[in-house]
Amino acid sequence: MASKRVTIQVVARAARVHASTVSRALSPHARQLVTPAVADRVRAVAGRLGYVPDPVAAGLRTRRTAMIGVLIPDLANPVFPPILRGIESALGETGYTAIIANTDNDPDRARQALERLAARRVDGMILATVTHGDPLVARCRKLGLPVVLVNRGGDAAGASSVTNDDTRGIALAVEHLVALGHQRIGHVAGPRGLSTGAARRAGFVAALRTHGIDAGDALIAEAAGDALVAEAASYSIAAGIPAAAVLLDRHPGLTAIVAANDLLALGCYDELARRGLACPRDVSVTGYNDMPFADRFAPPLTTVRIAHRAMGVEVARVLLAEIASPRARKQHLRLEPELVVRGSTAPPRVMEPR
Amino acid sequence: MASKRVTIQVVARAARVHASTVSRALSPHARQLVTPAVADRVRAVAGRLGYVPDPVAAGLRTRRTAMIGVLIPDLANPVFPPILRGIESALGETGYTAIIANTDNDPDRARQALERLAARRVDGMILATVTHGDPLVARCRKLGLPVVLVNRGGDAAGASSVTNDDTRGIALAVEHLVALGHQRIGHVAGPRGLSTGAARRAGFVAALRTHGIDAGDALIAEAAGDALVAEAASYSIAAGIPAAAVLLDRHPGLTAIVAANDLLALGCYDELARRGLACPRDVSVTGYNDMPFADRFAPPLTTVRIAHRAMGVEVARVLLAEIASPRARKQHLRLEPELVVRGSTAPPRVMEPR
DNA sequence: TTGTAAGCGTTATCAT
DNA sequence: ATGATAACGCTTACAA
Repeated sequence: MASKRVTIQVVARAARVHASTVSRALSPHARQLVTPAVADRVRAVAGRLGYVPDPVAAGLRTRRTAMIGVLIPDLANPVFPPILRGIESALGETGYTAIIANTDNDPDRARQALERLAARRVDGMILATVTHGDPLVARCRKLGLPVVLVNRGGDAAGASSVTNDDTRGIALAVEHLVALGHQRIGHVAGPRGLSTGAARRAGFVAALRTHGIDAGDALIAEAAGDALVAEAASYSIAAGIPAAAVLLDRHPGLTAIVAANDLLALGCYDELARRGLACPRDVSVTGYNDMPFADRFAPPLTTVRIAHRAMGVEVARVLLAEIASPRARKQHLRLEPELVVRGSTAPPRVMEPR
Repeated sequence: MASKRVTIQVVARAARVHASTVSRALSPHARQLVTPAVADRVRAVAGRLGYVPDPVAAGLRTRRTAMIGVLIPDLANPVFPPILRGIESALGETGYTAIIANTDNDPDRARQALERLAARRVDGMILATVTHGDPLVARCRKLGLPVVLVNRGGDAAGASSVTNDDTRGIALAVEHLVALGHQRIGHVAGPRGLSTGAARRAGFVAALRTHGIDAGDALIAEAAGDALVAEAASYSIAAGIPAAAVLLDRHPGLTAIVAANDLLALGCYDELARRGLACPRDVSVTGYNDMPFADRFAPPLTTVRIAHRAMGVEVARVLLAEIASPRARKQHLRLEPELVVRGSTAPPRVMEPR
């Protein structure tokens, strides 16, 4: 009862042509090589029989699988799902399928995942995990695997990338705070090893300078680095807490903190609460990403919104373009971020005489 | 310079054996068919040459791809990432790879994704999307594709499932509220078409009865159904708002709402706020899922925690078992939920004389 | 225990 | 324009 599998051979027999003709008739690429009448007949027969092309067999022959590997550092970080949806949506239209792998921020797992995906012959890779000097990009190149970076830019070397304009985004946050009247502003930076961490940090310093505030390094606390954090160096709430603590210890007069991402901002919330400080009354806090539910936090988080979905769409497009013409010049798309003002920022408290 | 691809043939020549021997030596399954000495030699050579098996070729031959398809209704719902991580973690150990597809709660997209994955010859499917009477399960069976349901149980027909004990979970929430002194408790139910919606609704009624409270249907408002909601029937904040509104309109004396999931609870928050009612002072609210960041909401959400990651691990195990022995009896794992008390529940406000 | 050979379903190259 | 044929890399009866 289990009906025989409908292969190209079966269709060929039913349509009274040779298998190769069926292949041609069904391939958008080679359809022009076949008489329209025959092509139509074949396609009709294929449809009637319910023929479904076998990507595995085709892949073996062509070395192309129509699969794209996607490396995500942490699926639980709400930033990534929208990116993935963008990717899927852009890929879906073209018949490509995304294979998503979580790396849990672990370079070994990332490496391993990459090898697995490469073994499965993905046609290209999208990396959302890249750290500074990451070997993954080099590995992809060595494997001859087209690769595009998203969200984090890496060293911009060798691979195209789709990111947001971190400098601009941080500038938006700083401008907002300055406009509110803040002068003593600190920064909880992301890991130096991540392009976003480095870029936002630099953007922060530059923005302060623009406004005539010279922070020096003193007003920056890293969320990573042995000196400050026992946790793994990462964009996480846990890493944000001690960083905020350092900042507040060093600078009791601080009235605002620009966090390098939303999770770090939540860490700031926690540390402020621990010290009995109210946000935004005592200290304003800004985040970065505008992750889902950021508007639900207490207080709702003022943050910099990234067009996550658009980033996903673009990265997929760039990758597909690169697969189509591997020799093309590398592109570096940079999307404009946008400030979203909510409840975590307010004018600084009037300075009390001590 | 591009080094020749290392195939099984290359290894065979280098090891001075036949390709089939290499295949056997490298296959954990058939290694015993080959002399240990030869096996070791082959493995050594393979390692030295950097041989990487080609799953595409193997898949063509064996009709197994070591890939598992996973259908997720909405990746942006924070409930699913932990499930996925559980799945990946359990699969990873066994060499299987998960292919995740988002369906955006769209049956057509789900159907389409399933066909695509089936065409790619996945060895099995995990469905987190199943609705009541869903054709997907039947389709899998017809395709001869092992399938296991997770999170939502479907009709329990035909497919194994890994879910949480909805009845118990809702009972926990109700018990908690009753213990606080609540008597007039409403329920914002999930879509009837989803097993969780139906089960939690039934659980709610049963729990009330246990405590001697007879709700009748009157105290239940659905988050779906034409009568109440203009939005798509779904577990979403938007769907929760009008449902809460109905409940509050009908029963001004209500002191607590049990929402069928956390997003619906957020919808309740919104509607309460709109009416100038404070949570939990005026109305207590409970959620379901304990999604990430539920502790960050204002107020922090009292909810029923599901072991999401464990569900992922289990569903993967069950599926692998089913792939190994397709004739085995269907299993229905039900994990114990746990109540997490936070700030959205409190004793009911003392009744004011009117 | 190992070698032989066929075949998984497709596509690319060649010949007609 | 279509047909024949080989090959992609691997596994598995079957033979030796």
